[in-house]
Amino acid sequence: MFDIDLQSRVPIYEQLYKKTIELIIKGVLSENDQLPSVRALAKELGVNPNTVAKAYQELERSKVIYSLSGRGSFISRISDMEIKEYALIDFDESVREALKAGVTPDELKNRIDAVTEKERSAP
Amino acid sequence: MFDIDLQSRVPIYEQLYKKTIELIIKGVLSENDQLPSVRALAKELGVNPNTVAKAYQELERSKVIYSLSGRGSFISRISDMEIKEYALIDFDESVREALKAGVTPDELKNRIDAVTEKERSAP
Amino acid sequence: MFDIDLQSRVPIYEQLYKKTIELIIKGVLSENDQLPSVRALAKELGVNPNTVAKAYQELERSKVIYSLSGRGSFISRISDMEIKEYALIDFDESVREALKAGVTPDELKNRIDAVTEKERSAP
Amino acid sequence: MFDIDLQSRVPIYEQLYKKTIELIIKGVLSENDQLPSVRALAKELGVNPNTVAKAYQELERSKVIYSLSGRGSFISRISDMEIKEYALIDFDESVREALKAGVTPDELKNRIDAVTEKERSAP
DNA sequence: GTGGTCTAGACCACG
DNA sequence: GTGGTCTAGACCACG
Repeated sequence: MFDIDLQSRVPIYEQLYKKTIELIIKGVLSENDQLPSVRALAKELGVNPNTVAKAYQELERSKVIYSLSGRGSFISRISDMEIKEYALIDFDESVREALKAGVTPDELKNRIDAVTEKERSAP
Repeated sequence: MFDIDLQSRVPIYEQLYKKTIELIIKGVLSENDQLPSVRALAKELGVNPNTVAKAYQELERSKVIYSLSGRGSFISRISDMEIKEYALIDFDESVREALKAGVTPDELKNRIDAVTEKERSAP
Repeated sequence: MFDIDLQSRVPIYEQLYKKTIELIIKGVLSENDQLPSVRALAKELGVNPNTVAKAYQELERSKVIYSLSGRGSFISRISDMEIKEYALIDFDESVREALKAGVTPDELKNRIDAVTEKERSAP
Repeated sequence: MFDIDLQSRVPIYEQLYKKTIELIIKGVLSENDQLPSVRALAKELGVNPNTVAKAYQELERSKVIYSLSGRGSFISRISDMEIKEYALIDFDESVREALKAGVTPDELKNRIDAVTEKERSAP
């Protein structure tokens, strides 16, 4: 479920952070669902417990999860818009870069369709 | 010209790398233009020559610039298509991220129009 | 193991790069074997950690090794063909040079037999 | 005639050195032929006179050329074997590397034919 | 502990 | 003057 890439240059804790949000969006994780414990997940993934703990802390800071002391971590109620905001900040930036590079808005729109198509067939 | 953000978590050499490509895109730097020498740019930016040298080496490896020994570094001939490719790689990635976050392709297209509009008025 | 020649005009980081590939070819280093840490190898060789780091970065860029953040650097899976390719690029170049120098293909072939014979007796 | 590649990482003086020997082998330059003056060649190639001078010095040190003070530089009588020796030292080394990489002598011989063929069609 | 980035500076080959 | 290599060391993020 939380498959991560240890060889990636993206920090593991960041991958876990994004993966969790992705699982919520996909409906795999829902409001009030309990997350695996730090130690359990760390063991399963073969990573340092501190790394998992850091991801959970970041998720809690962003109000994506909440934790009850001694009981564990749970998915918060989170509006879709909040999640989307994150992705869109990066998106806007990449649009700006592409416009600067001389790509036209229409080319970008075609590109969206191409990527959407590709993701649908091989997600 | 090569304004960089020393506070950023993005490595200075990487900022210089991207900045150079951006300057080419904007037409500020053209084919065969000479870049400032490693030492001159380092002094101007207040960073270590090694840091600038690293950026130049990466740019040369990517064929964005070439250097003539003992003479300096110069902008290579880069096709517009190659320049666009640079920008589109980032764009595609951000599209993928947005789709994962549950943003629909149509929302992204609207977003492109919004950003385009904003850039046109305040570039 | 990683014996290098500090007097050589060949940069140390390049010697380390080639040496690593040579150790893989000889079977001394195999897939997933861990390399000594940057600091440990630097100390052992009496060179600066930055120099070793540069060699490792080049090796990683060439996919000869991979690194797991916070854990260290490891030998990638490289096919025998890939290893041979490395050696043959140099070989082709030396053949071209020899042809330019007026050596005939037959002379080169005889030379191969001579070297092979010599290596067999004193490897 | 002395076409060189300014962008190459091979020093210009070394390219000139090799080029001169190549021209002798091809018969373009023969015993007692006069070489262009340092200044003339430097101007023609658009390089620093010091660079040409260095190449000539190296050629003289290797007895490939001789110079008469005030008159210029001339091609020496040089045996083919002397020239070949240079190339063969590199060749032997590359053969050793290839053997270490597990390439068989027969594969190397086939490779020689392939390179010879390619050079013949596009030198 | 591990690699990544950076500084301040030196020395060198090449031109 | 120009870039390439290297040292000696610091600080940092990640794990």
